[in-house]
Amino acid sequence: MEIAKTYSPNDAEQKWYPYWLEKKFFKSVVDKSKKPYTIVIPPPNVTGVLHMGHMLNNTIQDVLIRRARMLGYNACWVPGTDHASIATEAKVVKLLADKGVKKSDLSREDFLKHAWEWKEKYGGIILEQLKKLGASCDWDRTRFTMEDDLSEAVIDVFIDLYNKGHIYRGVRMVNWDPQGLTAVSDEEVIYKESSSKLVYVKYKIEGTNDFVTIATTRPETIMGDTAVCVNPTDERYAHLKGKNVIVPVVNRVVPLIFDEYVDATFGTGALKVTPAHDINDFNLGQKYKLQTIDALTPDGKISEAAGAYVGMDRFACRKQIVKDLQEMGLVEKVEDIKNKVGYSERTDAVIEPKLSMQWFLKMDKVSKPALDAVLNNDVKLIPDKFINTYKHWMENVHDWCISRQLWWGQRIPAWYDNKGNTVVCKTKEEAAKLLNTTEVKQDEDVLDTWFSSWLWPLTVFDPNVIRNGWEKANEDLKYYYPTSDLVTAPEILFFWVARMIIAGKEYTGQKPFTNVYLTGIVRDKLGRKMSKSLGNSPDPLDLITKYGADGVRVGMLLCSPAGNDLMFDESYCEQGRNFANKVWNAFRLIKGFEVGNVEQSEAQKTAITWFDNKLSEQLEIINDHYTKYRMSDALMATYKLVWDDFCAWYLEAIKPDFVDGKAQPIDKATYDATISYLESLLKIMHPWMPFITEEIWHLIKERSEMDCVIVAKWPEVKSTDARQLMEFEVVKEIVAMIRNIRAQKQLSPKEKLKLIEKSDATHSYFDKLVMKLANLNEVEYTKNKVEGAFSFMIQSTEFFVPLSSNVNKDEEKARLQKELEYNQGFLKSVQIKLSNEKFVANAKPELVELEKKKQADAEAKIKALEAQLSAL
RNA sequence: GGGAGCUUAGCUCAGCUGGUUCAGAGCACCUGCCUUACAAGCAGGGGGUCACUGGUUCGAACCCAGUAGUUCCCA
Repeated sequence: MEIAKTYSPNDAEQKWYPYWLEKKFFKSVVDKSKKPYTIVIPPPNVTGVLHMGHMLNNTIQDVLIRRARMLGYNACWVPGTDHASIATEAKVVKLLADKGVKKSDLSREDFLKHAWEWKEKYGGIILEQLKKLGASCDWDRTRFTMEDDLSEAVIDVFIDLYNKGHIYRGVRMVNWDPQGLTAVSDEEVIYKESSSKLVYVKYKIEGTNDFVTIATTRPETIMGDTAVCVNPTDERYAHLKGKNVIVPVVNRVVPLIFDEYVDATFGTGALKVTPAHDINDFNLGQKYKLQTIDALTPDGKISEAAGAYVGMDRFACRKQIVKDLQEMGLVEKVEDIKNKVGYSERTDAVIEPKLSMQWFLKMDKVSKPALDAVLNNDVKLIPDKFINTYKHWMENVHDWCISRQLWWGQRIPAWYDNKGNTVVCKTKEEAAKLLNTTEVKQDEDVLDTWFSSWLWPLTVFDPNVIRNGWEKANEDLKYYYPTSDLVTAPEILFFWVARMIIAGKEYTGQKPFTNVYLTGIVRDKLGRKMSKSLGNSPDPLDLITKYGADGVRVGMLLCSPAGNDLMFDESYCEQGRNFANKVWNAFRLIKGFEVGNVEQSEAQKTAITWFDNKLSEQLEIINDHYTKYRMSDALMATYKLVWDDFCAWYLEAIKPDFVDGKAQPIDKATYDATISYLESLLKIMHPWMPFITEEIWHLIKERSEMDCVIVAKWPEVKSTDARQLMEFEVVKEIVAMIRNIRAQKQLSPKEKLKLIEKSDATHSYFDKLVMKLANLNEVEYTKNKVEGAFSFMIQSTEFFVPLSSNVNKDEEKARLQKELEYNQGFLKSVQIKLSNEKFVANAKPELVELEKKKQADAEAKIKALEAQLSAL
């Protein structure tokens, strides 16, 4: 069979993914004889397409789940999508707008029909894309947060928490998105540095001709001013106690109040107070019982209540009012300043602090168990540096505004009659009964998306658990919950991870997961966040086409330290692709071996013993990296085991020679050992590179249909012989020295050389191995110095390589001198240590012993070097 | 403004309990090779004041304090 010289990944990807699906290898059902290993996917936004962040996140999950499967766990990875209310609603609104349909022209029911249509059409895209990456999710378990039963659970939770007194309705200052026409959470506001104008406006003091000058970046809210506030310690204003000032434009008389809150050093030290449009002003308003005038409409225009500029856009008004004030002579000056302005994450509109009636969840009580869970390590954050951040947030948590002025999402189960009574219950019928009228209206708002996704690890298994209670949870939930690992981004540590822990504790008394692996943000190599608008993000699917899914997976994880951002560059994928090709070619070599009736050579025997140990040693290290979630370390150790140890050393040592241009056959024992090592390595590589490993697994030999590497047993660690491993390091050193001489003397690697070791021994069991690897025709032992040969030292043993060309004495001298100096320096540092009484007294005894041995070795080596030098 | 983290080779990062001359890895780079598995490769090589300044210690990349730069979180 002819095997291509270069590996082409696409065929394997198209062959094996469907095969795995067909054989139901991803599927997990409750099996109490096995331990479960569970991951729930952070459900991607149903409107989304795969980006590099998903790529990273899901590759890590797939690596973990594949390895768990091979370790014999009942591995279950639950996929699904999130309805992402504001993001999806915005997309649907835009789509309709493109068709000339305004949302306001549609009924709620009609709009939702469009939204569902849209979801059915595009909602599965991202999951299909995950398959391209190799994600081994149990697709039969795919869930969507707005499915009927999942939604019902959300409503159940609302009702339950309301009945427990944790949910209330009230007027609060919220982050209002004037474009999305909804409140958004603090977490959905992005603060960006902007250039603004700080306008100094003069407010007349009532009954005088004097003015107080305030500084504001928001002059369009002047019509909503109901006070001016200064710091009581500010002597500039002390004489104005008890006075009123007159708000320009609307000529409203408002009090001058004194409060510590005002920063006397900012602007003029006088602050205009607009309780309806700033959270701090709102607090002042509460404290001093100020009037509240809402000067803006929900869509960001000047309202009737403002009394001027009615209907004008807020930004247009900002310009206009400054112009008008200037004409009135009330503007003292205008300064350019930099300040932070909040933007809506979803619509990018400038957020408007706005007073509105919203639903809130009280966080103080429910969050306590979730804080404890992390602090007492019941839930582990990886890396643990996030514990601090988590603690800080949980201890200063604000009540959670859970209502959103949208249609796409779970509608709040609160009902009102005409008299202002409210009940919370599931159906209209119940409400009618409770309110004792048929005139009931349901709350128009839906719940924050996170109010549904915080139930995700529960409801994907048992949507009825809220209603039935943990005791009556179904078999799935009892078996798979708490889940094992959650892999997500630190950005959503609070609004998702923390809240899942809260919900988990509240409804099951248990944590939702044991480990939270926090990935970093994928940035470009300049350190910029990847984003559509910058256009600096490669399309993951293009990358897969170009480098293969395995190549991209390896590339992503090579540069992804836990919890740190990763500076992604395509060259990593190239490295991944090259690695796959290397593996492919190692396989080609092995596949080309012809087993014949020949003796196993000494070199082969030694190589096998060594690699047996090496494999075990490295596997232990790799396992250890996994347990500590050091993913890129585990990958790098795997990479080096395969490339360096297996390909560069083992295969070179055992591959048969060519005689007269023909490869010699290989003996059965060596061949079998090699195949078995290759199989072990395929298993170890599988989580990282699922496709190529499955491909080669099946090309090695005919296998039964269920014999696949994806379900193969993860190799066992055996005890290792440290001496064997050490001795092979000596072999490597000798070989490297000889190769070095070849490189220096420009000798062909084909030319056979002779090696002489100065030693009392007559042979070593690894002579043959050295001969094979360094291409020698002879290894000789001598008790005497060899004249006119190139020499080198390993530890304190001298080696000689006689060559036809003459040794350059000066070069040789210089080289020896350099080595001598190094060793003298080394000896000196050891001697300093040993002559230090405090060191000998304080250091551990074994350490002192070690230093003594170092001293002896160095002395021996120096002696030998000096002898060599003088011989020259 | 408050808090947390980071700073080690050109780049991305390891360095765990302070103890081999401990300064590492991968990539990139330089030199020589198309040596019948692999040029997506092989062999060899160069490269760092461990941000800076002090301190603790017999001994510091590692512990402490301060400074600078940088990132993130909160306000």
